[in-house]
Amino acid sequence: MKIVRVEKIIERGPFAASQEWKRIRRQALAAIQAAEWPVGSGSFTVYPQSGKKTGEGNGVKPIKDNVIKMLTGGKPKYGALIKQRLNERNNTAILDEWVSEYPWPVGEREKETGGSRPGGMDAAYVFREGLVCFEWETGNISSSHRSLNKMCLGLLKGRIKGGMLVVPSRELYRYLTDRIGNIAELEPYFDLCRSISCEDGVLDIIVIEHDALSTDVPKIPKGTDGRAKG
Amino acid sequence: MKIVRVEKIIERGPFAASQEWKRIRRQALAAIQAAEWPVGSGSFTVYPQSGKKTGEGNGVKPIKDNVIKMLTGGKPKYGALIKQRLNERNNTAILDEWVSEYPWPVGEREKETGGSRPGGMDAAYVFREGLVCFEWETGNISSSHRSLNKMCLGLLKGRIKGGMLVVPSRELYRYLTDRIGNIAELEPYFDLCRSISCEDGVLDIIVIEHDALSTDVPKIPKGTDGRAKG
DNA sequence: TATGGATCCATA
DNA sequence: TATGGATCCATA
Repeated sequence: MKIVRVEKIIERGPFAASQEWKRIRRQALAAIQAAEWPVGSGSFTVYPQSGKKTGEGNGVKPIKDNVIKMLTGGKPKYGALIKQRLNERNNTAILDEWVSEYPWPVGEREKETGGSRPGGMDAAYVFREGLVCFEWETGNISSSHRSLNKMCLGLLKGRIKGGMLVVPSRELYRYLTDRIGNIAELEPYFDLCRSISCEDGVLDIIVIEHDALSTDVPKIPKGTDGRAKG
Repeated sequence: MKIVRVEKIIERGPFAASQEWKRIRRQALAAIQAAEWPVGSGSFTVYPQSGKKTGEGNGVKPIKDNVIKMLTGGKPKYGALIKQRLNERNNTAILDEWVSEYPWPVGEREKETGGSRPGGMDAAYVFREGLVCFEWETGNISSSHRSLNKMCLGLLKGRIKGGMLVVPSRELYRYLTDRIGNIAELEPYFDLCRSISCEDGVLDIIVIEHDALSTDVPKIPKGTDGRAKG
């Protein structure tokens, strides 16, 4: 898969200048670039049919799953990983590594019940100084706003050191489910993100695109969510 | 309809202290409080069925339409209004009044085609010093994030003087379409809004709730009623 | 085509 | 129940 643009919305302070961040970003970009369709083909080829009508075009879910797997080395999700390490050798520290479904340290309400915190970052890099959050945005464009807000809030409150949001280019968007997050519609809000008070942190928007178009590949399957009849 | 809370997220500078703003807010709150279900009943009564499953509970669209009509006095939408006044007496000024579907002065991309700017504020109060934007949020909670971002961007860029966002309480949310915008899920982000750089402007979140529950009233129709996909 | 929805899904 | 998502809709 092609990365057509990396928009560095926020790049401030020591962390932005650190080798650690450069390495984390390099790892993330590499995992994205390794994404394939069809899986195993060595390239990302999309069936060129508009995704705006029922059952037509390409779904979005399968694209993401393999990238997260690539990034985390196929490890269990955060919750399961914690348990596994406790069992194995009484060493629960998750450090200097990527993990999926890391619980968000901001943006959730306090539960009266003290309940769990469902949902998490698609992936996070955990290191001594903090967290870098990685979100592969495959929801509605409005969902990308929430994602961006979460990262900005995390930076504002100092709960994360960095955020990376992956969104389709407007070209790729054409072939995916209608109203998926895309760079064109997010761009006007970059100034809003830039205006937040944060002296040490980074925020990248990473724009992805297919390598090629071909009617010889299968369409990426859609699910039965939303208004789909299934 | 009950207003259970008015959260004054941003209240800064001369405009926040002005009589004009107080009057504008009073008008908006009055229009909201006048909302009825069933229409004409003098109260807002909801059929107490969870809206989380297909075809069950209450839709959200009809609630909003009457409030906007109340606020704008049933005038045509912005585009049609401009044309009407041109025809009538060559006086196109829209001033010191509420109008629906006012085009957003931020957040849209420049169209290469110079094309139109579809979509608009649900309503806007237009006055000499600027605009107050009124959004009655009935979309997905993620859509509320976009709405909030739009208002914050408008305030940041000085394109609007005020924003008002209407959202259901968590109590009312239970009976509406699944995942509708609601106060509980927006609240953690208030700090983010507060942090924007704006020296003269206001931002209110208005929380609404039904007056009563009763199985004697019809459910508020969902959008797929009478459609092929319903 | 472009934009703001409106609705239901999957999973913890 | 709670949350992030995925899918199609209505209208300009």
